[in-house]
Amino acid sequence: MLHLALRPCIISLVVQDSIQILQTQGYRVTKPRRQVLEVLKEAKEPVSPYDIQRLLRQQGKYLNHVTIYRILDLFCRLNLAHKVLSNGGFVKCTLGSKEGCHRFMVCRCCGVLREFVDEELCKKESKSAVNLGFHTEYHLSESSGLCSDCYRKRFGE
Amino acid sequence: MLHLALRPCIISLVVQDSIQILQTQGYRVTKPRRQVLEVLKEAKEPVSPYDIQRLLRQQGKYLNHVTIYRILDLFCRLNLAHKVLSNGGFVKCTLGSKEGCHRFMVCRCCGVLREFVDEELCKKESKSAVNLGFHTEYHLSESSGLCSDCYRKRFGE
DNA sequence: GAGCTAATTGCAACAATGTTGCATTTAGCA
DNA sequence: TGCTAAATGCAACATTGTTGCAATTAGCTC
Repeated sequence: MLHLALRPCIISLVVQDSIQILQTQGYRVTKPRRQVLEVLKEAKEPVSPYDIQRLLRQQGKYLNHVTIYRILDLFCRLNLAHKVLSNGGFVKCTLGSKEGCHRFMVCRCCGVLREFVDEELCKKESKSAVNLGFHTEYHLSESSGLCSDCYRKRFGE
Repeated sequence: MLHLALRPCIISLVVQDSIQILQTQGYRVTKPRRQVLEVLKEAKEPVSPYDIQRLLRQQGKYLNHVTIYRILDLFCRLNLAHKVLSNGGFVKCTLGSKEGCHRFMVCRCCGVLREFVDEELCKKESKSAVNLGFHTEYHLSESSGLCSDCYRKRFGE
């Protein structure tokens, strides 16, 4: 109950956090940037730049696609968002400045995405690479499978 | 010495392997498919469909880009090649039917790519995901860093 | 609150990448 | 050699991403 009541606050705090990061880094807080943040906040799945444009248009708002590309570039540089390579979409970052590479799990059924960090995995992966003569700087890791809901629907409890 | 002498044979065997796989799976061995295999064999870095078209054109050969897309689709389905998402290019698979997901290390300096398998990593990553309620079916893992040559050039021995 | 200025956005035009349907060609067979 | 399904080429189009420059605006000063 409390949980449900709190949720909107928690979520909008995330947007507020992003706005503060923009400000402290010397970037302006503009209407287009707010709008893209809102869309990313609401999205359950990765959204492409043109998806974002469509979603905004449905709300009677218009952004040029070039603007959206540039905003997403900025957000990715500041780690406020990530590009999901397996589908070309973007998601807001849910981990903040947590150390280690940010890994994704994407449900192939409903498309929902979960982000996580696992320092031990990073270390092991780097070690594996060193054995092949490669010196890792960062990982990119995306897994595909079924989220708990979709798994339950198919295979029962 | 022997090592050097053998190399060409080993490499062309890889193309020969791919051709046999095509045949045994009931696909035809056509000139365009051979040509794409050759390009992938020679390429040290991932190549895009249009890269392949350009490279062939330099040899006086012409393939329609649609044909190249379809051939690469087929090769990926048969695991004769992989798409490298971090740069959109394709590479020939160097691991054959080895079990486990195929991981890449890409040198950010010279672009060279190394493919490897690490079953233990796969297991750990899947376990990590299960803890978040996700049931993994396959991983996609690409790391960026420096290969041994480029590392040496920058940081000495 | 008005005015200033660099940062940001919009616009236009273009480049690159990827897809579809259908006519033509060809590999692999009898 | 001829046949036929598989594969390729072609044309047209859809989507995605980029560049340079003019117009707008956020955030500052006064």
